[in-house]
Amino acid sequence: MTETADNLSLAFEAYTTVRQRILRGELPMGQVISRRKLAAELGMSFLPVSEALLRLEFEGLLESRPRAGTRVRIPTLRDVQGHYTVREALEVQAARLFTSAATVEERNELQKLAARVDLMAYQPEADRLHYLTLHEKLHRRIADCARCESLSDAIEKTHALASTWMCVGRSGSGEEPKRTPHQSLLEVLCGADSERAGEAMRRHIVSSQTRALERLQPYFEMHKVNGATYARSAKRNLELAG
Amino acid sequence: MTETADNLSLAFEAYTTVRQRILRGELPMGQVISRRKLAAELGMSFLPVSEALLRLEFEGLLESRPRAGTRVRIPTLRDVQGHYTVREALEVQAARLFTSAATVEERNELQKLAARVDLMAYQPEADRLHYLTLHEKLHRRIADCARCESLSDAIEKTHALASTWMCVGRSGSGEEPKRTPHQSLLEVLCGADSERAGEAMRRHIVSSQTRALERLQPYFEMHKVNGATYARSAKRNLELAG
DNA sequence: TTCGCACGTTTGATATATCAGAAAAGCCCG
DNA sequence: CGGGCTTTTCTGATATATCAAACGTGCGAA
Repeated sequence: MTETADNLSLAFEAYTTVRQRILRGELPMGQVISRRKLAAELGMSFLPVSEALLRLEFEGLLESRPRAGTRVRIPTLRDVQGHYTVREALEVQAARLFTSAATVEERNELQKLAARVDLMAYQPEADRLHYLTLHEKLHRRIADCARCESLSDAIEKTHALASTWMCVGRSGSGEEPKRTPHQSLLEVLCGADSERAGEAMRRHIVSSQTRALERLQPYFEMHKVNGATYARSAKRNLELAG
Repeated sequence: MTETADNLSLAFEAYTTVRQRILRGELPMGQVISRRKLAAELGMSFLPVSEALLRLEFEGLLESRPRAGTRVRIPTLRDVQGHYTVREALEVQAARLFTSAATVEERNELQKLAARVDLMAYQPEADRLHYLTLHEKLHRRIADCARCESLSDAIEKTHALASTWMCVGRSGSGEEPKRTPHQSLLEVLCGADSERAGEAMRRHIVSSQTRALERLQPYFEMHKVNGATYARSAKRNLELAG
């Protein structure tokens, strides 16, 4: 992980690094990020680091207050609801376009991918990150097949934001109402009816939202506690770690 | 327009100023912006200016190349198509939510507003900016009534981007297939059927896209000519002004 | 103990300076 | 008059320094 090459710019390097750490769950929600320490670690001034963090803040992965600090965003209930509303809008559109734009090869590819995702949902939690990655890839490929780069980009940003939240532990209650949700979703998407495809995707996103809200509920309390102040010491951030 | 107060931060002041100039059409597409001159004009260092331009670039209003320059974005054909695809997704969602979330007062208010917008479409082109403002307000209010701040924000950013493009002259061919498009749109939205509302909005956006593509066609050529290099002198930028 | 307040530390915001790359202008040669 | 080259100017990228505000700590009073 030393500097292999001056990729494009220092700011971009810092952006990529921090983004990856957040998506991998190395930086949990609420984690405070010090621009100066990060700059020292990456061997650069804190100016490119600031630009990188600013960009991540635009994308919704970080939040900061003028002279208080910068931390990985802790979503509120309304944040999550809003996120899923936007995501529903975008992915329903992608599903509609998919029915008319996807090639035969792509339809076959994605049906296989959906089967893999559904299968992995029942595996032990060993490689949770792997599951999330594959699940995200499925949705991204659906968007790609819609042949609209802007839409793909918007969906990718949306997913990146959600990835932050998904790294929190899933409650092990372990009952799944639908056995193969993604497979049946793709089945409808590969049909010719864009209306039905959109509705199927809508239901898929809504059920995903329901699960996310359950899982994130403890963090909404955390926002009330830690929301106002940016704790620099590690004490407060351990309140929910146990 | 002198500095009335240190609103929030210098960067925010610069952001607001430049954004307003773009939306008002004072900075046409392809116009190169000098950070240092702008900083001098606003009485600040170019660091907050850079932050502001970065944000505007992120929102899609500007484009820049590392050491070449920054200019008001010149969209490609695919940019505009993609923009309208995303916009369709978001506004259809807003329309669906509107049917179940809007209050009676809001429905009445927006129907009146729609009537005003449709009426103004036939006025002489005297106050074109005013029409655009009012039209945008109508769509924003529809999103607001969906009771989802994230969705409203996303739609607002989308509209800001489109505003840049709308400042180019409308071809005076002057035939309107629908006489009162917004009024009939609101009529459906105020009904109880979210499906029909979504579809009505979808058609509305699609027809809007068609008109935008026609109007922007000459600028797609401009992108081929001016796309590679950032002309600092004013010569090249006048190619399409006549 | 608990609350409140002062003080040192850390933070983001901003200013200034420097650097390498891109564009423009001048220049030479045909 | 025109095409290639150098030089100059301008641009964004980055480094360093400074400042006011927010945080954390500890002391002291109730």
